Amino acid sequence: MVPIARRHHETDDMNLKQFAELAGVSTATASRALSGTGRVSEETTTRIAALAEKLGYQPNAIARNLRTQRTMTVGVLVPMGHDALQHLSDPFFNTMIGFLADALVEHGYDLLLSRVLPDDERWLDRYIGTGRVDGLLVIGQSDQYHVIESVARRYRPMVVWGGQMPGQRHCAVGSDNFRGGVMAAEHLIARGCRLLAYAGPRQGVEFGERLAGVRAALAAAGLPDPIELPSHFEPDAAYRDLAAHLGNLATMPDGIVAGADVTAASMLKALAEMGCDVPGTMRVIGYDGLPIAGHLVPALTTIDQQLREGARIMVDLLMRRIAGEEAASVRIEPRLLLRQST
Amino acid sequence: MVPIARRHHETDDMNLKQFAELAGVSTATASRALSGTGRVSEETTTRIAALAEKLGYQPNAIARNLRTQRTMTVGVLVPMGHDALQHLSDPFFNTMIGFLADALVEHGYDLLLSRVLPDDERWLDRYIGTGRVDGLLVIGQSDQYHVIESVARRYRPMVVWGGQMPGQRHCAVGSDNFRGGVMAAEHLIARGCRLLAYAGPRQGVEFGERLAGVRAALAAAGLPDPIELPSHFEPDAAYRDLAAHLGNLATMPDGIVAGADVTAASMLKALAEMGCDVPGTMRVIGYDGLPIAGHLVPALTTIDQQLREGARIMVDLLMRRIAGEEAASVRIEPRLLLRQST
DNA sequence: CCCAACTGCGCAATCGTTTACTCAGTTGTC
DNA sequence: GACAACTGAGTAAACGATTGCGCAGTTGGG
Repeated sequence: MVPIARRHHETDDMNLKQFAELAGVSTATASRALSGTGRVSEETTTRIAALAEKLGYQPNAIARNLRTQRTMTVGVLVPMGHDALQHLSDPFFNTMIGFLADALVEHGYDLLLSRVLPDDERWLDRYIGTGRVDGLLVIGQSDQYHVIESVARRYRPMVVWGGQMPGQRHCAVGSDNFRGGVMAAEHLIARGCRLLAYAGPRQGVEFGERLAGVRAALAAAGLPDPIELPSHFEPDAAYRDLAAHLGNLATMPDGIVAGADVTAASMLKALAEMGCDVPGTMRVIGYDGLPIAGHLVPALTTIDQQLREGARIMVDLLMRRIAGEEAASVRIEPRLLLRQST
Repeated sequence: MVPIARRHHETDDMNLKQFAELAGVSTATASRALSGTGRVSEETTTRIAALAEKLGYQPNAIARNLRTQRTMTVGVLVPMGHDALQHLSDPFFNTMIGFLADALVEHGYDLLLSRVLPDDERWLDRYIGTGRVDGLLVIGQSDQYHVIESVARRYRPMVVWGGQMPGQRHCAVGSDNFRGGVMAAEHLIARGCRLLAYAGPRQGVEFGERLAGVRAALAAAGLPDPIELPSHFEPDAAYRDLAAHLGNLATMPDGIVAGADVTAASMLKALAEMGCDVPGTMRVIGYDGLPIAGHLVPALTTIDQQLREGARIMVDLLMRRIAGEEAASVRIEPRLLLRQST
């Protein structure tokens, strides 16, 4: 039979059979010696290991994956409407992905960033169906809550960054957004603010809860509802939104809760260009606790979601679920990260 | 034979054989119908496609990969000393990875972020040897130049973000760092600066070339060499470095070239806390052109490396190399991105 | 001395696809 | 009417590993 089209490039095209032959043992023994599993004599093991090192032989991962039915790879998805991957440049996702990568690596797993277009109801099924990953980490429920929920019924090894609704089936890790909203508002009130604004995107459960928290804290303090300054997610658009809002306001607030640190950054920029002093005339608090927030001018006070810790928890839960154990959702306590903008 | 350990979780555990049986055809025909390759009648093709949709059957990607010897996956590596993945939270890498993901997705490739510890000379060989990826994108040559160079001799499908040295074997895409340094310095000089400082990390070829460019431009203008303010890469450490430097300076410069936008951000913060007005008393220019730089206060003037474009080029070159064609290095022309900090 | 237990290793099945080759039936051409 | 060309579909051999089971040789206990 004529050889079929082969890999185009190879550093060393040796397979286990050839290697075993060179080593003078069977493929079974070679495999066991290299993986350190099964009964192989000490001597044979070291001899084979040395030969592998010398020849630069490494077992093919794909074949191993097929046989063992494990890929040691975890998929990371960011389901955000049509242009999902565009948003990978968003600092929040970036940061999250970085932290997840750190945590996954510690468990020996790789991280696969894939194309997913939430165009129909079955995008998640299609992604899982190909069997390329051992588990799934989803960053944000976005508007795909019901899809995630329905998949979670049959597919266990999945952990989602996001909120927990009553009766929710899928495993989620996320900060208590309502509580965070309360904390942000309370902080501004304690600083003497009497009229707050909430700036941020409208879509997404998280943002709704944060706003609700702000509202609740204001009500509890006997203060008026917040002015709402809706904005896009994408920084440039958000900046334009916010600058326009600020120009149109009848009465200026004396404190602003931003739905996210990136929104707060856009807000700081718009305020600076209006000549509005922060925190003198206006106090601004963000939400997320991204590392970069500490490097804005003025350094941003923010509600810290403890993303690094959150990523670690997500991965831990996922490992448990991959192992077949149960693992319940975890709610992270938000913390006030006090800096100069308030 | 007792079934061996199987995948723990499966949404639908059907294989081609079972599916074909249900469809009343051979596995060959089913496979061909689903992949749209080979001679299958129009009628059979649509019938099988419909059945697959109905049953939610999808061919196993791992098996396909093994058979076709292609994974449709590209590895992305960031070789940076021991704590490689720690640096994934760095805005530069984040941004780059986001852009690369965008570009790869357009070609139908996935992106694999993996553990690589450049602990010995063979880390790259080991990574390639397992055959999990069709190609490799390396972000930054760092101190692994010779390793990359030696691997490039045998392994073709690899493209590196970084500089081009004379006689270099591996394919690199990167901006002309010397030229960028010249541009940055010339801009500050045109703005009236007479004593410049260069702030940035010491390691890395890129930074050395940028500094050399600054030096050359100053020399050409008959101005003194730049004051050097070395700093760490990591933002918090960089901030401390720079604040300390500024406190110790005998004579203050009137313009600063930062080796990277993140360094410029730290610098802006340190200057703001000294009460130094930018751009009034001190002009600051960054390097990279990260989206976030436009959202600093004041918005950062910077040398734009055109990372989005660069990522697209890297992926294009890689696709060509995967296809077995030749593809030479590309040098990107840096551009001045004029904003408020100068 | 016998039988069981253990050790070290090899045989061959298996994971789930793709695809070269084969083959029967149909059509077209001289 | 013979023969070539084409169509549509099936058979079975890969791809490169892991691993259940079997087997020969050794050890040990009763």
